[in-house]
Amino acid sequence: MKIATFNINGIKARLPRLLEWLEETKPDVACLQEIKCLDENFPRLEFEALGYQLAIHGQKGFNGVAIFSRHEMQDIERGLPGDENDIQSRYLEATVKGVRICCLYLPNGNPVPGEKFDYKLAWMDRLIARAKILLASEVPFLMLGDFNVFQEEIDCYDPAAFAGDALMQPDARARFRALKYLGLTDASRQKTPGGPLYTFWDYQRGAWPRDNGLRIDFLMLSPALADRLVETGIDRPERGKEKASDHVPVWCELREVGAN
DNA sequence: ATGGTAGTTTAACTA
Repeated sequence: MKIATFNINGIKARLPRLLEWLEETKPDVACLQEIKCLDENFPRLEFEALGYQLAIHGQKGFNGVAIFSRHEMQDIERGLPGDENDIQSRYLEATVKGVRICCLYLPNGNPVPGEKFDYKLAWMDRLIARAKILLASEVPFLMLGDFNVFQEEIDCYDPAAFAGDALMQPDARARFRALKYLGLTDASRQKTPGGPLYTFWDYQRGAWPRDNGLRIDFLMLSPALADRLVETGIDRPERGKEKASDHVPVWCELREVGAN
């Protein structure tokens, strides 16, 4: 089963790019972030015609997440538990073939310090709490999406330049570590131990031609899924195309249950 | 000294 995450930065602007990528790479499950539209405005038909079921958790103008699946989706749940006053659409879960898919768009948190950074840290605490519940349930799961955190120095083209940035703050990195140390496996790093694995290049300052990239999109696998990890990939050429998102797709292939 | 780009809600926000 091939599962991908892709921060598309606007479903309307990315429609041709996304359709093309789905047809070429045929993921079983695709988790999208920053759809930037309401549920009722989502262009469902184009994707349903490719054989996908859609779960949408949208928001006007900002944020918004979605899960596409070629297989039946069950128990769709919108929003990250733990704060009933949180109105931002950043989290969506669904079960596909017995795997709990947790699609997330973690808050950016800039500027530091400030309300937005406080919201980011609180959101990460809620994500850790959710991971603990899922681990206790023993349901195989993965948390995947735009984490807006550098896990290691190697995940940033110039760590010194980001010293004051929310993506690099010790408090945010400590929470990401805490999530990982619950027993989750960083799929891309597991399969590619050395070297940068950038997933994002800013639209500004010639970041793409200079390869000034960041690794902020992750697939974090529960122990049962880590045992089933076959392959991972980053569809880097997507960044060089016309009307590209500033992120590229990141994916993993999981062995089917019972297969060798 | 502070810009540069892109997407959305076409003005101002978010990243």
